[in-house]
Amino acid sequence: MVNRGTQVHDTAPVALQGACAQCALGKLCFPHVLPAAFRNLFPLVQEQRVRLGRGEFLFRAGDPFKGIYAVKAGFLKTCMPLPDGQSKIVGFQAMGDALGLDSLGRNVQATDAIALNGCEVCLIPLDKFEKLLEHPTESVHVRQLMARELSRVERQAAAVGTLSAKQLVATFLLDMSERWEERGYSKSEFVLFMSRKEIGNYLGLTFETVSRTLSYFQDRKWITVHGKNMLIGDLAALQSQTARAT
Amino acid sequence: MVNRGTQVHDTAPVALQGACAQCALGKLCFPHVLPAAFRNLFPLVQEQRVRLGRGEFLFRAGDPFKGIYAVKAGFLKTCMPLPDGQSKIVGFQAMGDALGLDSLGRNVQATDAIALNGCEVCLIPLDKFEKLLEHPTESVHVRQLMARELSRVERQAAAVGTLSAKQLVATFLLDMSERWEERGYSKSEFVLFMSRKEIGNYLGLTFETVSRTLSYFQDRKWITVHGKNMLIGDLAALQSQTARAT
DNA sequence: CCGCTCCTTTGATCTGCATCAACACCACGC
DNA sequence: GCGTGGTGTTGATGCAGATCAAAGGAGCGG
Repeated sequence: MVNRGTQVHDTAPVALQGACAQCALGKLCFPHVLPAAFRNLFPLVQEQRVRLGRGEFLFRAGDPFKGIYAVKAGFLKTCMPLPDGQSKIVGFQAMGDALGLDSLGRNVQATDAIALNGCEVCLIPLDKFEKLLEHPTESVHVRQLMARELSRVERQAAAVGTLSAKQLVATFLLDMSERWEERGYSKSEFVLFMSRKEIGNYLGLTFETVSRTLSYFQDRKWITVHGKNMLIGDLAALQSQTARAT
Repeated sequence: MVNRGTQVHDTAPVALQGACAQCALGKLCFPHVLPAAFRNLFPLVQEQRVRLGRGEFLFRAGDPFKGIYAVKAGFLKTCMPLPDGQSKIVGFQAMGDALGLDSLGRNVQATDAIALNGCEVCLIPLDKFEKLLEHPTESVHVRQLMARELSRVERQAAAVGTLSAKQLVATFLLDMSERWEERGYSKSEFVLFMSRKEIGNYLGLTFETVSRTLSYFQDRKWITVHGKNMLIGDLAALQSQTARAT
């Protein structure tokens, strides 16, 4: 939407009141989660702020469902525990993303949510959220949100089951690129906020394969990686890797 | 194979009116989709009935979103088209399941929906569905439904990315078993309403591997398969295959 | 009934990725 | 500074499952 990181620190719109009005995120908060109307109705939700350090749990699968969380700063991952004690990452959340939608209307969390680095999260308690949902517009908005997340996960499931390692990694990079762009940053230069191991877990690959594939892309000058710093040099080439080779 | 097939043909509860009252499914209709209250409010939704033959499309990805569908009889699959023209099955729907939840609030369908055999589906048009959602109870119910579907797909995505062929097929069989049981049929003797190819596509395996794995299970007397007829002889053994071997 | 096509099974071979292994790098505390 | 543990890269090897191949069965239209 915007290519200027500065916008993130613009002052909030006048309509905002209470804690939200002070929030540096301003109207960028919950871009996909809540329309402006919400923040007028419940200006104080952000009083329930949570700070997490790297590796800390926001909640665990099986925990009582307390409400919907909005990521204010930092990054998290949501993990689905598997029968054998392993656990698989089903999504990464960044600023403006919501957590807990998959547990709405149930009383326990379906996944773990773990901070990838220092991060800050706002809780919208269940009772306030439900009040919000009495307003038809907001209710529709939340359903849209869930539907979008549902088809995102469907797409992810489809990809993991069928694509090759190169296709998966290329798709992943393009996805990250898009998400940074949505938040007003460069789509060709950004930091991967997760480790190779986590990327591998998410894509159903080992970290060695992820590393090798990144090297492969780098060898062809399509990207430049230094640790977690990513520079995409040839977006089109990556896109071409997305489709199955003939 | 039918535990209590008769239940399916029980008369509908007195509360039901209109077209729904005549419906053979009775209270089994939409067990997971709509509470009884709904059928009192909109007794006529079933007038929008659709009949499909094997292989026919109920809708296609990109079609305008017309409403939520309920499966009255028969089986369908929902497929996610992939960039390379292939398409991947993301779910199977049987009697009482809903279709279209992943497109709620958006104006186009996210997936294809295709009949696996002759089947009958009821359309709940969008405007009626939205009226329904004005009632808080129903609104909550629909969110629950979406949340459940969301975590089902998350679990599926997690499984496909990590489990071995044996684990995947075992999990799949247990899943089918459970779904038949939910509908009042035997959990140990049922019909696989999809082909090996479709199972493979769903699980991210080739049909040869699916076939081999079924033979493998049959060799150890855990199951007996004749074509699509499935008899589970040792549920516990299958369950043990679900976990990663040590 | 035949002929056709699609589905299924089973065998043989191939290959992409996992696995095992060694080492470099960086960040951390001491 | 030096160790130590987590993280990343790269190489060598092995295996699960894909691919190729062949043949029997089931369903269906004519």
